[in-house]
Amino acid sequence: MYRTHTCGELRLHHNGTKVTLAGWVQTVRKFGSITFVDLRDRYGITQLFFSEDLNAQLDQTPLGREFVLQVQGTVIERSNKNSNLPTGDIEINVASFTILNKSAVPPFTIQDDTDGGDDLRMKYRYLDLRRYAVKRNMELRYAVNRATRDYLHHQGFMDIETPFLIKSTPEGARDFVVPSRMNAGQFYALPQSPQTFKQLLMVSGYDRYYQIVKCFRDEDLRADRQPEFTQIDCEMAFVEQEDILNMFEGLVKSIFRQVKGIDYTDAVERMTWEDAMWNYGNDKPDTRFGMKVANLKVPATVFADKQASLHNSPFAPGASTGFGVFDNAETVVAIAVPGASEYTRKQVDELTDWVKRPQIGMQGLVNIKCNADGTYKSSVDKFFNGEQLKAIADYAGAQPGDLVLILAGAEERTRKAISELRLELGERLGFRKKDEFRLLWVLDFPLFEYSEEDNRWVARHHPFTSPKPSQISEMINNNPVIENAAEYLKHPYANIKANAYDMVLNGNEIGGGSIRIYQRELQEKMFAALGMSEEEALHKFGFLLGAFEYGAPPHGGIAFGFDRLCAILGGSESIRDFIAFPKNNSGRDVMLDAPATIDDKQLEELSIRLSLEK
RNA sequence: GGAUCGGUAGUUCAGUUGGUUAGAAUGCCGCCCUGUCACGGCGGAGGUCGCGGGUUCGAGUCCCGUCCGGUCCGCCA
Repeated sequence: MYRTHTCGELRLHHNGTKVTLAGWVQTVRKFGSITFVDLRDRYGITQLFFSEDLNAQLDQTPLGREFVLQVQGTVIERSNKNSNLPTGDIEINVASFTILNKSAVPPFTIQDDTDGGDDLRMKYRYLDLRRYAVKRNMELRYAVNRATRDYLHHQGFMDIETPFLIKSTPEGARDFVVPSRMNAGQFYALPQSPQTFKQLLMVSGYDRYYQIVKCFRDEDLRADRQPEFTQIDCEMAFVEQEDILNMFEGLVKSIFRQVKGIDYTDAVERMTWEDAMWNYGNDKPDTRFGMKVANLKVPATVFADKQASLHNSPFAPGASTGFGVFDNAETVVAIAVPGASEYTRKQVDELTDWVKRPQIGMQGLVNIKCNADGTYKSSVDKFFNGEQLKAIADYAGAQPGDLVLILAGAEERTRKAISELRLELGERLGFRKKDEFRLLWVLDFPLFEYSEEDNRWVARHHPFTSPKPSQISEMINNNPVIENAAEYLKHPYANIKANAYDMVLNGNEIGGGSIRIYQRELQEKMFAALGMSEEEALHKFGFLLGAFEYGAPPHGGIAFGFDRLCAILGGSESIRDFIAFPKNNSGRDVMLDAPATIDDKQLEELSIRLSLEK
């Protein structure tokens, strides 16, 4: 027997017990003829005491960091206890020991505050995973997995595996493809999600399906995006949007309770997409803090339902302010930063530079300082008197002591910029607390977006999403073809809202789904709107259209980004910390050094000739 | 496809205006140490300054290119 106990479980009440432990040498502390060793395994650290008697043997077979060591000995009470360790009241008085395996000197220290950089840790990920800091993340991931399965199982969901080797469809992200040896010149694609399979399962009558499943997208990466990632993929039949929202806020609340011990009793806030964009400039707003966007000026072509509210703006639509930057801009938006009126020139200049960075792309930043004494000081004093500044500040909801920041420019870019600025200041002011969790449903997304690049409609969510029931006839009765880009905002399709919903947690999209189309006629209309000919639609999705002929039930579902959810619950920005063997920014596995070339024989078997120059 | 930051000892980093033999901490090796737990003390080894080219009397430092890594924009139905 290699061990009788783990390195995490022995306590004072084991005093006197003869034990055998096995683990890795964390540190060796030698004091002349006695030696202390911290022995580590997955469960904890136990101190070993090597008395004078073992001195000669230790000199002959010295212990190094990360040696795999087995010891026999007796649990004894420590004379100097260590309150930092759960096992700190005891130590093992070692009687004999065996080195099960030696170790090279590790390239970085196996400690929570390791000295190793990211790159090195990824190269030696098997060592990095020994660190408790990483192990805790793996444990959290497993806890989320278990909580998910518990909840869905109790709700009658069935885990059904779907294939990984499927067919490429150009709609959506780029596919990873796999050549077929037996079918020369043909390729499988790896699924971007099991979308069509779960819909077919609904047709088959498995009315509550789920899967915690790998998905693959061949797109550029980010700290929160990996080429292979895991989704909690769910689908239900005989449901409306309301049923889905209730079922899956239940899931997330259940995960909160089971994993974090948080009772999220509040109703999950719901917000339309239009409200989210109007008030936060963002379709996944962080609702942990306010600083809502004030819309001073907005073009007449967008936010149809909001235009009336612009009459309250100090900038009446069409009127001139005398300040060219505002008059010439499509959109002028502002936020009031609480307590920031004391910002120095340097701090304001720094914020100006921040919005001028290419990633934000603004020309400048206008500010109004709302002094505590009720006066106003602005970077555009030349163009506005005190009364006008007060009107703007009031419209932005500013209090004395606040700083109003104003951006002006093209609608889309400016709205995105004010959103980024809001998040950045929220971060700097400490409003985005890692241990505070705010859930939000964003509803009523547009069904279509116009793609100038392809001069056609594209599905904002995916082509299986149904429109709001009241708008189905509007969709079926209109010709989707658009002649030129300028017309698209006026086309009836621009106003069709999807029966779709995103779940947002602290400003991160953690899940998204929709009620699906289940009638063939509507699905065909959707494909046509996306520029697919009938033949093309049949070739790509004939199996789905066929299935809809045989009694497809009304259905809908949702998919959660499992890695991202774990990262947020773990208080991290990066999902890599929550994946055992992640890929780097370039999609490489630096440990395996993958991807890699394959040899000519393999290429020949696959009937593939490379066009690369060597 | 683009922006930006970084690459110097095993590791994490410093290195001023271009100027003597490129430093610190930690790790590693050796000696000492009977209660440490970030043990301590003394000593030692350890460098193609990512790579290539250029400017210069002289380059870790300046310029050009390139490779690698981080973050972001585009992209991600």
